[in-house]
Amino acid sequence: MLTDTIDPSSDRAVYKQIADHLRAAMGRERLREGDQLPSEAQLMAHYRVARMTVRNALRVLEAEGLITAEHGRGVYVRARPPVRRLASDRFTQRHRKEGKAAFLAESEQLAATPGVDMIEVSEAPPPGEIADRLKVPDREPVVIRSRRYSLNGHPVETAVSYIPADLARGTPIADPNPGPGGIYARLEEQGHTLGRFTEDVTARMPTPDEARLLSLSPGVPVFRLIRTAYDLDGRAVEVCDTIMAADAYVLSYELPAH
Amino acid sequence: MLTDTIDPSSDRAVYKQIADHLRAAMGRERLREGDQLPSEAQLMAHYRVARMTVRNALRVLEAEGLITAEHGRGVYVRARPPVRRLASDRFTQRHRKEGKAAFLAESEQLAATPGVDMIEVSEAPPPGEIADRLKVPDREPVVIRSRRYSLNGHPVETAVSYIPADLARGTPIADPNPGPGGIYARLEEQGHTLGRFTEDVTARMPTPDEARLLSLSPGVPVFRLIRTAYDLDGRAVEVCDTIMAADAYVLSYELPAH
DNA sequence: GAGTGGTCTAGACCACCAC
DNA sequence: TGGTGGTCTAGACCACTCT
Repeated sequence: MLTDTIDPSSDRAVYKQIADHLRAAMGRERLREGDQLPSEAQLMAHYRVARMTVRNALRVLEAEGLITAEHGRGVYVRARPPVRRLASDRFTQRHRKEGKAAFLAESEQLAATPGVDMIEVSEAPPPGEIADRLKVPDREPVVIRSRRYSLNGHPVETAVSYIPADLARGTPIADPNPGPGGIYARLEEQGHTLGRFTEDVTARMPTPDEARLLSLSPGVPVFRLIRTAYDLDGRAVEVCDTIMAADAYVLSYELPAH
Repeated sequence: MLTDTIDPSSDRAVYKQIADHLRAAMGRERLREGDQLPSEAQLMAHYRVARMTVRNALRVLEAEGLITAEHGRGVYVRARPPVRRLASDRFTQRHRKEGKAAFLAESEQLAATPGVDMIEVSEAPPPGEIADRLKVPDREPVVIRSRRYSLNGHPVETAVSYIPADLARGTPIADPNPGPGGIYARLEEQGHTLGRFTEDVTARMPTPDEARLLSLSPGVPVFRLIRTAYDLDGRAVEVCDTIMAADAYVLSYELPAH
């Protein structure tokens, strides 16, 4: 499988040369998705180096998201999960009218079984960057809905919604289950017809908490998507702060040319 | 600065405990952006552990994008670069008519000095995923324009445009410098008025080549943004494949609600 | 029990940086 | 020149997985 050897006199660190060899083997499909790599002991013998050198090479590939190590089993070429495409029309009224929240509606197209858990509703002042978007005063409490979405039992996304208290308090929006169509349907029933959304997208490595909640492998970044929903008067009626496993998503947007 | 000590009998690995301590110190702002961390020798003495244990802890924080090590100088809390916000109206005709390509127009708002280098123009068959979007037959050559953008001398983005040969061959689009307004202006002059754009956004860790071209620190992912430009007849007239340092961008989009 | 990766030690030499 | 991080060695013990 691996015929190359190493030049210890080269300027390039030995562990980087080993990482290069293994990366090239994956690129040329001598090692395919899901394949097991040679064990650390085999790599030590093959390249005639110490264990730390082999482990440093594997660490590089792990940080690049190319491999995952499984304790007691071996090291494997990382398998890409099925990708969810989020289209920019996913919050149009047409979809809302079908009486399903966005996540459930999208999951149907994938023929995947959606799930929601860790639903919590509380009331507290939002973080500053959320308060700015909601245009509520600092330290003013809002209704906070947090939950985690999964597909086929695998967590893929956490979301925290912030809704001004005067819109949510005492309504189904403050219930763990807000009813068919989700909270957007409830807001529209109250006369807050939705006019537009904005989404701010960033990407970074996950915090340890996020990695745990989403069962993320090392080397997989997250999208952070902050969506603001406005009613027809231009009032911000909800801000949703979402963290998504980046290897599970393509975000697809339509842009105007005029 | 660091008063906590370590419980070697805990189930949690010592290096993870050290990483937790340092991460908490950064969160509580005992260590601020740009601050130097204690040296490896100091951390070894403080926690009474071997050097590899300290280095494993630092490796964790580096993979999270929280610190950067500088050979011969020290380890520092990673500084966030100034962020470029890409608004979804950045390709509207109004902006194009000002006679500037999109990147230059945006840079002005930031009061940053834009730069472009590594401009190369060639003709070759595009990769499959590009050919699909351009709706050109497999192995049909197209005009390929690649370049790298920088702000204040720091590279932030690489871009490769693919234009069908019948639209570009023998026009300024196939010149390294396509003239004022960029290639979109040239396409419109040829009668291909732009009707809409789509953008597909993904995020992942960079390849070694990308990390080099963009001078990326460890622990910083990249956005990959594939934009397709359509003319009023719905024909795809350009596909642009862009890699951006994720810590330097916020992508901002407007979504319809109707 | 055999094989795998995870953690940790102790020590060495090197390359880079600032003084 | 002294301090910093970068690389590498050799060895130990542990936890996990599969058979």
